[in-house]
Amino acid sequence: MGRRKVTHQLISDSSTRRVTFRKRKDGLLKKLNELTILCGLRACAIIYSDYKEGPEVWPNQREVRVLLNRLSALPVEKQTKYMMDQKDLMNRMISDAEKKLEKEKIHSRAMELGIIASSEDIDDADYSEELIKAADVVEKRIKVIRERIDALESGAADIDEE
Amino acid sequence: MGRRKVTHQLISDSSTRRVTFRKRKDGLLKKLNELTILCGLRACAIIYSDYKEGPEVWPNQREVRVLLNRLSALPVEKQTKYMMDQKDLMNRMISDAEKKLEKEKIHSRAMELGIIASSEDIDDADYSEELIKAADVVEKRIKVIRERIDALESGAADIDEE
DNA sequence: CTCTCTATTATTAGGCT
DNA sequence: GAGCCTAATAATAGAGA
Repeated sequence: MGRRKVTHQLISDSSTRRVTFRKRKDGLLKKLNELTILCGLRACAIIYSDYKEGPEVWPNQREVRVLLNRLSALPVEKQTKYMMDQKDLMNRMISDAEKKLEKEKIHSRAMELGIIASSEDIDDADYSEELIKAADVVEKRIKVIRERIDALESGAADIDEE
Repeated sequence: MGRRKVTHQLISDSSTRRVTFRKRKDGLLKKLNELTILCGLRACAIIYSDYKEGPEVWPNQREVRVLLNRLSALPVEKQTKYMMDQKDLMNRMISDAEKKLEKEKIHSRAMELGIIASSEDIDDADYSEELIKAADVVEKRIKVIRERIDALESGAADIDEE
C-alpha cells in the first residue's frame, strides 16, 4: 500500500529493511491495540529484533507474564488442540489467498505467525508490587531450566544469539 | 477503513464484534507474517478469545515455546530495560497520534499491545520429538508454580476464567 | 538514520446471500 | 454465523529534507 506493491520476500537493502521494520511494527501494534479495544480482549506481545539489544514488550511485563502463564498452565492435551485450530485457520487463510489469486494475481504466502490475547476484562488490573517481585523470584528459579531447554533447542536449530 | 470510521471503543453488538474479531485477527496475522518475511524475523502468537475453547497459537507450539523460553530466560534486569524501550515506543506512537490530531481530527488511543518476534534465521528449525517431550515434562512441573502465581494475580485483578 | 509528505495499495465496515 | 462484494478509510513505499 505504498508507492508500489512490495514483493513478499526478505528486503535485501538493510536500510530499507530497517525502515520497513519500524513502520510495520508500529502499524501492527496499533492494529493489535485496536483489536484489543474493539473486541474487549487483553493482549500482549514482544518484538525481538536485531535493532534492539533485547525484545520489546507490550503492553508491559506484567501483562506478558500473566498471559504466558496462562498458556503454560494449559494441559498439553489442550495445547495440541490449539495446534489444530491454528492449522484450520492457516488453511483458511491460504484458501482465501488462492481465491484472490483466481480473481486477481495476488500470491500472498502462508501465514505463519501468532498473537497473544486473552478475552477478558481489559481493566488494567494493578498487580501488587509484592506479587510482581514474587513472580520474579520464581521466574529466576525457572530460568535455569528454561535456559537449559532453550540452549538445547538452539543447538538443534543451529541458532546462536546474543 | 470500511464504509465508515469506527469508534475506538468496545463494539457493543456481539454479532458485529465477532465478525470484526475474525476479520481483524486475520488481517493482523497476515501483517505479522509479512513482517516476518520482509524483515527476516521469527514470530509467534496466540489468540485467546471467547470464540474458541482455548487460545489459538501461531505458527505452532514449538515456535511459541522457544520464543517464550527465550523471554523467560532473560535476566529480570534486562527485562526492565525492555520495558523502557516499550515506553519509548509507546510515547512515540502517542505523539504520532497527537500530531495527526493536529492535522486532522484523529484521536487514536495509547498503544497497549505486544508481539513476539525473534530476529534470526527463519529456517523452520525442526526440533526433535524428544526435546519437545522433555520440554513438556518440565513445563508440567513449572505449571504448578505458574498456576499458583496466575491464580494470585487473577485474584488480585478480580479475574475469573474457564 | 529520522521525520514528513503523498501517491498507491491494503484493509475492512456494512450490506446482502 | 460464514462468505462475498465494494465503497471508503487506513497503512505504507518511496522520495525529499
